[in-house]
Amino acid sequence: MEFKDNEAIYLQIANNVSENILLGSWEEEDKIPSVRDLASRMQVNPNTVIRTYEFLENQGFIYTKRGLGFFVSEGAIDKVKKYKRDSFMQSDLPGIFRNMLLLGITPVEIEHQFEIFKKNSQLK
Amino acid sequence: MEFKDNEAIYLQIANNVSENILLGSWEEEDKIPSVRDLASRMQVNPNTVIRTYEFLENQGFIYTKRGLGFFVSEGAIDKVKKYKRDSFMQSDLPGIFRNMLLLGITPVEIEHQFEIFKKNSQLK
Amino acid sequence: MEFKDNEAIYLQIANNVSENILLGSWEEEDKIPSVRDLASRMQVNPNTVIRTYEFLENQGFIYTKRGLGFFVSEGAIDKVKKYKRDSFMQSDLPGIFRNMLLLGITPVEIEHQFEIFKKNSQLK
Amino acid sequence: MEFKDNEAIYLQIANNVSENILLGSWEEEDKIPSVRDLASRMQVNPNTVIRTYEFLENQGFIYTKRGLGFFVSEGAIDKVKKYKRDSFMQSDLPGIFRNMLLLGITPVEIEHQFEIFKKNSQLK
DNA sequence: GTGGTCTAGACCACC
DNA sequence: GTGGTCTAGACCACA
Repeated sequence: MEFKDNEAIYLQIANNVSENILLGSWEEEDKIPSVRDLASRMQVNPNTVIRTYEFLENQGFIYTKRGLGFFVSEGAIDKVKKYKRDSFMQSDLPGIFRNMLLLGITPVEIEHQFEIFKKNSQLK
Repeated sequence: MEFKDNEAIYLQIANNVSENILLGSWEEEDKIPSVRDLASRMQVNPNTVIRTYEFLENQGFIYTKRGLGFFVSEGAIDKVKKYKRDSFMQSDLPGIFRNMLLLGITPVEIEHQFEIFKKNSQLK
Repeated sequence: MEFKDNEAIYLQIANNVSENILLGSWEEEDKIPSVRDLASRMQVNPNTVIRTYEFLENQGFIYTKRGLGFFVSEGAIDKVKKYKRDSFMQSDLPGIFRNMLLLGITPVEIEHQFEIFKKNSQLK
Repeated sequence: MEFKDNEAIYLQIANNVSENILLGSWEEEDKIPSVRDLASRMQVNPNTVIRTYEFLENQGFIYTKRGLGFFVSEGAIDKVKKYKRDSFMQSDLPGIFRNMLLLGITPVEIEHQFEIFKKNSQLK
């Protein structure tokens, strides 16, 4: 996996994990990859993955069983969805709208771009 | 002024300055506030404003006359507009669209929120 | 059985066994449940129960007859009582008292809570 | 400072910091020692103090101003008191009471020991 | 100067 | 095998 350098790696991994939960790739109550496993797959230091998992544990998305590993929490999908939705609505949207007003970009234009984006992402 | 936690303060101030230029509050070839003046108004360390001005100078939005202060560049409005538009289209939009797909948020919903936002910002 | 997160599971099981001895549910010189039996009842890994039994054997509360299983030691009740009393007086009390001072909790309040606790535990 | 080895060092330091807040030694909105400062005083690695401060930040007891350091939160005393009180009442007391019942220790005895403890701690 | 992140490597308790 | 903690040391952004 490649990482952007304007966001902490452990947060980018956290996003990745969150999406796996959100999309149902990793189901509730299932074990997720061990720290060492994910670290070697992501080519990062295990400590970085530990940071990711601690962060997600604080959010209540995953939990740990000692000696066994980390597991997806019950109700994690809803928690992740709520968390992402809240931060999108409260943090992202206002800045976007402000830019749209300043730059004279209309919702119609946004919708047009969105349709293009959707087609491209379906191809993948 | 209040600052968000997830973006560098000097960049938030840079945004503020850019908007003043974009909206014509600070006109081209006009002198902008001195570092110390702006720093005390914003309640930040003067070094932080220096960083802001250096950043804006690198972008070509402002320039410095030694001993006199900083001034809005000729053609700054267009430069600011182009810069903002580019970063909006290339950096912001993809993330937004990705979130919309993941969370099932429709362009209609976005447009609805945008109308609300517009009304609120007109009041100010 | 449910386990707390802040104490090793094998120690929580050891406590449980100790209480059975203390209360006379498991009498001296009697055979106690096999590792596998207890493990399946407690829903833990057999290795964990082995650790528990090793710990209790080191304390002299139980002993093993090869091929037959584990048995409650002679004089185990007194040993358990002494062990628990010592660790209570030396390890638990000082921390409790420190918290009481810091938080302004009085012995009267403790006694009050204790009465409530006694009533609830009689019901079981 | 000397550390017990049955509790993580970063949590022992967190307790220490919490008590400083609780006792008013470090007042609300005041700056607390920098990571490096406290680390060298405590003779631990700076990373360990960072863990402490992150933990306390998650609890809402302290917050960070970028480039300036960590500060005691508004209302921190009440938060600390509530946190300590809750964990005392819910985690510590039940175990204590259970032991008292099992060992036949009476509240009167506890109170007696508490008086002794109070005298000793006043001398310090 | 401040905190934030990351790596490398070690040791431990636990299951 | 699992996670949890700690050390050592590095580099960076920020004020």
